[in-house]
Order: sequence, then C-alpha cells, then structure tokens
Amino acid sequence: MTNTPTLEDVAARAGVSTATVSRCLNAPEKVIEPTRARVMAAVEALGYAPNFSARALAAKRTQTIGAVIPTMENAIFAEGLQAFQERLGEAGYMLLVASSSYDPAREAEAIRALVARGAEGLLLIGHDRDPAVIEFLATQSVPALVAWAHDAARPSIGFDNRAAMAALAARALDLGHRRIGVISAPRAGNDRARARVEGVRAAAGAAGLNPDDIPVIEAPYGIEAGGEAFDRLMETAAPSLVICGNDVLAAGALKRARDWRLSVPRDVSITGFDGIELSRLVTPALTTVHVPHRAMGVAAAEALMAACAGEGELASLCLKTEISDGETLAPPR
Amino acid sequence: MTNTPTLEDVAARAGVSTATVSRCLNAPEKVIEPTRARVMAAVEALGYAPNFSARALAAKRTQTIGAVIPTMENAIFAEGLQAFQERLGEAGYMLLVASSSYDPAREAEAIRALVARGAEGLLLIGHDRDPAVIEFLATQSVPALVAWAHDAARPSIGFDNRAAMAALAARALDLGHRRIGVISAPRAGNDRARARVEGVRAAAGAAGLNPDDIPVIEAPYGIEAGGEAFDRLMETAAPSLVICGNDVLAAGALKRARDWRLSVPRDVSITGFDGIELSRLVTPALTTVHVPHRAMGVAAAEALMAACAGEGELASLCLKTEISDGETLAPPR
DNA sequence: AATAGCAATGTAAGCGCTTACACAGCATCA
DNA sequence: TGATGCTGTGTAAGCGCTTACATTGCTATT
Repeated sequence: MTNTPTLEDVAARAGVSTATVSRCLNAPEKVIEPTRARVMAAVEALGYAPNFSARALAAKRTQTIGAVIPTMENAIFAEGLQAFQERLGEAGYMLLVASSSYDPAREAEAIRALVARGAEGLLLIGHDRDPAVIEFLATQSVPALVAWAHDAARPSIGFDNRAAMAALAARALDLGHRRIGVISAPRAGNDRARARVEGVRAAAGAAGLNPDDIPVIEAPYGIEAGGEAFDRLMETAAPSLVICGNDVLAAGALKRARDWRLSVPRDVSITGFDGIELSRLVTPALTTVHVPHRAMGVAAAEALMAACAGEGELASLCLKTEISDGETLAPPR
Repeated sequence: MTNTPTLEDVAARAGVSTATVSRCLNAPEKVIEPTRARVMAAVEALGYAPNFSARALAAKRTQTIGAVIPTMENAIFAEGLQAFQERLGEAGYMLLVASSSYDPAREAEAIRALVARGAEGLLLIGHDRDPAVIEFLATQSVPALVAWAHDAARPSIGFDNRAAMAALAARALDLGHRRIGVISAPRAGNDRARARVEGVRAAAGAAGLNPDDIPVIEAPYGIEAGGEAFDRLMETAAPSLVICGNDVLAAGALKRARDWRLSVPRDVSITGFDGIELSRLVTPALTTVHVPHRAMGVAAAEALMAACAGEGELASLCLKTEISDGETLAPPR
C-alpha cells in the first residue's frame, strides 16, 4: 500500500513550494509557464489527486450540493434529478444524493450527513418536515430548496399539486363521471399527496358532489400496491373513474383492471400524475398530468448555485403543468 | 450568518477539552456519565454538527463508498443501487453516487472526484474502462468492484450476460424462429451489451444458423430509440423474433409493433433483458431475463465494506439469472 | 541612477478534527 | 503505607490543503 502522494510530494519533486503547486491547480494563470510545466509533470508522474477533505477544510468551499429524495427506485424523481445533476456538473458542482425511503427520521439523518459532508446547499422534496431540521439548516446557514412542490412562502421550485390535480379531476367530471375513487400515496408526511387529494375534492365540490363521499385508498409506492388498492376500491365503491396520485399507482391499477376483465376506459377510467415515461408505455397510455421534470431540475440547480454563491436569496417558482392526453379517460358508460 | 459551531465551542461551553468532546461523539463509553451529559447538552444547545472534512482529514476514514452508474434516469440500475445503498446505510456507511451518461471520460472524472472526496471503495458498472483509470485506483489503493457483469479474473459481482442471453435465445430458437433480429444498446465501451449480442450469436450458431446473418441494430437507451430501431429492423429484415438488449428497448419495440399493427407474439416475438418492473407492466408482459438486482446490490455492498475494512481481497461472484416468462415469445407463424 | 511597481514565488498560519501520550486522582494490594 | 494499576481528562501534534503576507528580482519611470 503506497502512500497517496500529497501536495508536498509534488512540490518536492518539482522543486517548488507547496503554494506554487496549489496555485498551479487552482489558478494556473498565476504561475509562469516553465514552472507550471514542471509541476504538472510531477503531478502526472506521481498520480497525484488532491485530497478533497483537506481542500474543503482549508478553503471552506466544497462545490457540492446535496439532494435527499424519497427513493431512487422510483422513476418519479429520476428524470428531474438527472437534469439537476447535469446542470450542476456543467458548472463544476458535484451532487451528493441520499434517499430517505419516505421516512422523516432517515431524511433528517441524511440531511445532517450531507451538511456535515460539506454540502453548501440542499435540494429537498416536499415541505413536510420537522421544524428542528429547518432550524438546523438555518443555524448552519445552508440554503435549502424544496422541489416537486410549490409554496410562495417557502423557497420551492415546483408546481401547484392541488391545482394540477383539480384541473384533471375537473376534466373528468366534465365528461360526466359521478362515482369517483382515489388511490393516493400515503398522505402522512407527504404534502404533495395531500394536495393532490385536496385537488380532487375541490373539483368534486365545484361540480356539486360531496367531497366527503369520495373514497380515498392509500397505497405505498409500487405497482403491486396500486393493484391492491384498485381491488379494494372496486369491491367497495365500484367507481367509474379511478384517480391515482401518481403514474406508478395508476399503472398498477390499470394492470389490475385487466385482471378484473374491465376494459379501460370503457368500463372504468383511470388517471395518473407525473407524466413519467411509464405513462406512455402502458396500454392504453395513461391520461395523466405532465410535470416539467427537466425544467424543474435545471431551475433548481441554478437557484441553488446562485444562493451558494451568495447571489441573493432563494425564491419560489411555480412551473406550469398540463394534462397529458392518453387513452384511459372517457365518459362513463 | 452565524458561524457554525466547532468542537472547541462545544468544549468551552461544557467546560471540558476538545478531546473529551470528540470522545463523547466517537467513543461515549470512554467518558463518564455526568461529563457526557454536560457535553451532550452543549452539543444540543449549539446545534453542533461535526465537520466531516476535518474528521476525514484527521482520522483518515470516511465511511463512504462511491458508485458511478451510467445513468440515473433509467430504472435498470435503480433497484440494485437502492439495495446497495440500504445495505451500506445499515452498516453506517454512506453512498456517494455519480453518473457518467455512458461517457468514459465522464466516468473517469467521476471516479477521480469520488476518490478525492474520500470514497474508500468504488462500485463500477461493467469492465470496459481505460487502463489509466484502473491504475489510478491501484496507486490510490481504492478497492473497486464491478457489478452487472461477471469476470472471474477481475473483482465483479454480477451475472454471465453472454450465457443468460444465449439461454433466452436458445429457448426462442427451440420454438422454431429462424429470422432473428437484435436491437442492442451501443456496444462501444459496453461489455455487457457486447456479451449479450454474443450470446445471441452463440445460440444461433449452435442451432445451425449463421451468426453473421443476424442483423444487429444499435439504439441508445430510451423507449423512443427502441421504437426507431424496431422500424429499421422491420423495414429491412422483417424478423419473426426481435431480441432486445434490455427491457427499455424491448418496451419501445413493443410499443412500435402496435403502431405497425403487428400482434405480439402472434406476428412477431419480442424479448427483453433485465427483468425490471417495466417488463411486467407493458402489455403483453415481456418475456425477459430476470436479474437478481437486490441480491447483487447487497452482495456488492458487503464485499466492498469487507475490502475497505481490510478483511481480505475483493472476489468475484456470479449470480444466477433466469428466464422470466411473459407473453411476448411464441412460435413463429 | 534611483525609485516605484509589478510579477513570480516562498513562508507559515491556520481550517476543525482525532489520538498518542501525559497526567492526576483514586482504589487495590502487599 | 507505599507501590501499582486503573480510569477519566487534558495537551498538543499533526492530517493535507489554501492563502495572506513577505520576499525577491525584474522592468518602467523620472
């Protein structure tokens, strides 16, 4: 086990001081050509790689931004996160990702871990969060931006989950649906899930239905869970329209509808939310709400980098969503 | 902007030395109860969070493992990576993820970045890699483990891509298919894609076909690309069986088959590879090769942690795959 | 020719933590 | 009672970098 070469090793080999080597690496224009060549040769020869921890400690900058997402397993965050990462990468920032498995305690732990690791800014999903965590971030003065949700009062880049879902529900109600069922992700600790259900309720109310009559089944993420929720809904309420809180649940419901030998959308309509690739792959393609994942990721990256550079505060941005027409929504029989 | 509290601040407030505070945090049993309580109270009161960089620098341990995957956007790596991360988390390790967008230069850059950030071990995908990178890892003595592929000679935990695909192709050939087309991910720099195509060729040869007659269309990841490749294949070769290098491409081909008004598997059979959730969601469900993603992730995590702890060298492990029966493979008409 | 001004480099003081070693206080044992 | 061993803490030396400031040797300017 050879000892990893340090700045000092490089300096010794190039016959210069450590300061010069450091400058060669961080501000090459401050070092005259022949010296630089000598240093670079030494760097190459030794296979030197700067120690990030030491650099971070000395310079107090890490060029790192962290993100805590509920899960990696689910395509819902993948596209936006990829765009977020690409934008950060272009600007020389690095992304640290952690996942919380939808568990607030784990999220808090991940946030602490990322901050301790030098994350200068944080991307978080949704607003539901222990105030202690918010306070921690404040005392550490780490800018945190929430994505996939919108709230004018708190820094966030996302969309209006409630309004978007209400628009979709209104469209369905216009077609004449009156028996509606909802399959939602667990609402505890998930403001987006709550807002979406609220959106359905609001639209129903506006259409003259009693929002409290609408059955809501909660199902954890996953195709299978969506299918089981569909079973329960059909057994009890037999709605003509099943509104799902996300595309994954909708895909599960759609699959299960086939098992019930129900034709979609003739016998039952099913809608999703998120507009991930999956929604266009299932047969029939899902009618869903298209979310601007990439735009959100890019905007979040730029906002966070600006905040880290001290260029002003984090603001809120509400992006537009639109109904993505598929083939799973039609008038009731 | 309050200055983040340091160990020294905590020590001052608790009326002890910094060493004692450090011990409280890292080896509580070495500190007597009343002292510890005082220290912990100070930690709490100040909202102290240890500085990871300083700790890493002083202790020369980071409890961090890095992973470089081709893309986050694609479900193919998500499940295995999630399992990898969960296993690491249980053992108190943290995961740093970077993505390379299937670009060797970016992968090399990401590897350097992760090592500089203190990754004690690395999870990499596939064996194709610039020798300079391998050498870099060796000089830094960072154990690197390859996943999603297998090679007895180099540390890897995965499966035999060639044999797995050959088994699937053999099954199809047994059904009587003779006009075969392949849609593969780009093979340059991707040993897994190459091995899978080789598998098809080997099976074809064994069945008395000329492997060189089998058309292979390369398509980048993505549903759309899979569809376009399907177009080209049908226009030129009109095979009775389309073997796809992964489920995403297969899903794209399946979708496009519908546009061609071809019934699958009556008019054309289509197979995938990977066995991700998507394969069971599309209609009809894909016949594919099921890969033990979670087992692979867990095994990789354990192997890397053992190597980091100095408990022996990294070994290779070849996991079993199996054909996952769907409804897209049937005898030719 | 003396002076200022600048560019290239060196010197050395930390950044916040861990940990080997030193030390003090106390119980234990001959 | 004095030597012996613990145990709980403190002291201080780094870990590998960055960077303010000092130094040196030039070229311009007067």
